Amino acid sequence: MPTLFSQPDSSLNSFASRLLDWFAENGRHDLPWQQHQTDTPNPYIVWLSEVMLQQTQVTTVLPYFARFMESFPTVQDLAAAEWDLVAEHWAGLGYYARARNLHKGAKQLVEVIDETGEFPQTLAGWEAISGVGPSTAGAIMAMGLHHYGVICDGNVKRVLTRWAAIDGDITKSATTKDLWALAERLTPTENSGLFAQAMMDMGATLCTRSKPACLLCPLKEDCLAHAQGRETDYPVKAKKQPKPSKFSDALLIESADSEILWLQRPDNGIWGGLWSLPLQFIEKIDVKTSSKATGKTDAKKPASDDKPTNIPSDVRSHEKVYETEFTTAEQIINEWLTKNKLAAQSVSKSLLDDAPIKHSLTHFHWYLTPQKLTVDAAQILELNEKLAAAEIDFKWLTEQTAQDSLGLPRAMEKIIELLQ
DNA sequence: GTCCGGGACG
DNA sequence: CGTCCCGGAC
Repeated sequence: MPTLFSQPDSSLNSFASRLLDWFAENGRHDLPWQQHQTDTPNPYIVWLSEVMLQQTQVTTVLPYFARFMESFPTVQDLAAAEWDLVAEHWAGLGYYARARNLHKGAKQLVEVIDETGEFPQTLAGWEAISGVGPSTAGAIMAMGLHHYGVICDGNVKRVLTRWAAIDGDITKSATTKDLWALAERLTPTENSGLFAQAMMDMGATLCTRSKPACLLCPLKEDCLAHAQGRETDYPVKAKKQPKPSKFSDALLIESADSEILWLQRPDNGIWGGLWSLPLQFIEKIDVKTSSKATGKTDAKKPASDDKPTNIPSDVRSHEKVYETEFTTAEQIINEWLTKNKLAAQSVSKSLLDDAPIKHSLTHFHWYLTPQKLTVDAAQILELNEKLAAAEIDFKWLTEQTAQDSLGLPRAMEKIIELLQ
């Protein structure tokens, strides 16, 4: 029977003990969510930390984790909390769907506990919790319950593609399947939690993306990438598309007593569930068709026609495309501004002409220009009525109060910082 | 400045 | 398979 793996059985069989020996001697054992030194691990701690660590580095997570544990020491506390409080705790960590799923997941977990008296005890039970996928579920099984569990996250994939010289694109499902099979083959039935922690620690501290410390690695003897001096050729990944640029005005609609209008964003889409200034989309420019996609001058130029060609040209109007960039609340505000012939003043123009705030998201760059607009009491009343009628969540708060009490994305923090 | 990594979900 | 965010590496 041919082996599924590029490594011989002897290497596959000794992998775990070499890694565990290294971890015992040189690994990190002082992270606040580590549960391997206790006989009675706390699944809540592991679940919370794993969700936070899903796409964020340890050093970034540390202060957020501490604050969550202080405010929500148990899953019941988290489940009972108001969403806005959870959002405020998560603000700045990014990928806000994680926070919404975490909050939803806490409620689901409390339901399970109320029914069974304990946290889910199976892989399927954990995967049924919002925000918990295969790798997080495996991590919780292994480290949060000390049951058997396998992980195959980014760290593991980097270690394994190097060690076994796996040339497949790791974004493809076939390669993912191979990597999971290899991770399962290597994970020991006893101590799978220690093994999972060791793999993640090794990936994070030794087998790093750019300058792996191969001399210190317990797997260097049979690492196939190391043998060829090709460590940094792995993992193989398809090249990314260049990001298009988008431009928006961020409206500071201000009352006489310096209170500003803030809107809660819809759950789906960018910054879902967090609070933001009203944004007015200006233009978008595809970097592939524009040599310079930076600066205000370019923002005023018409965007290239990158819309699908199967749509009739009369429907492919400029207007149509850019209205889709507004939330409902922003459309209401935009219509109201137009009706009242109110024009915003660029705050940053004199101060910072060609450097409005730049914020990079997953698949586009966003250039934000703060625009100030003062409204009187009657106008505020009218605007409030329109927003309330559409069941929009909004608040009038000073910049300082907003910063202290709302979950704001980093881009909003940048704007406030700029104005101070 | 630009590039890059990263897990889950619809 | 596209969408979601930010910080750290370079």
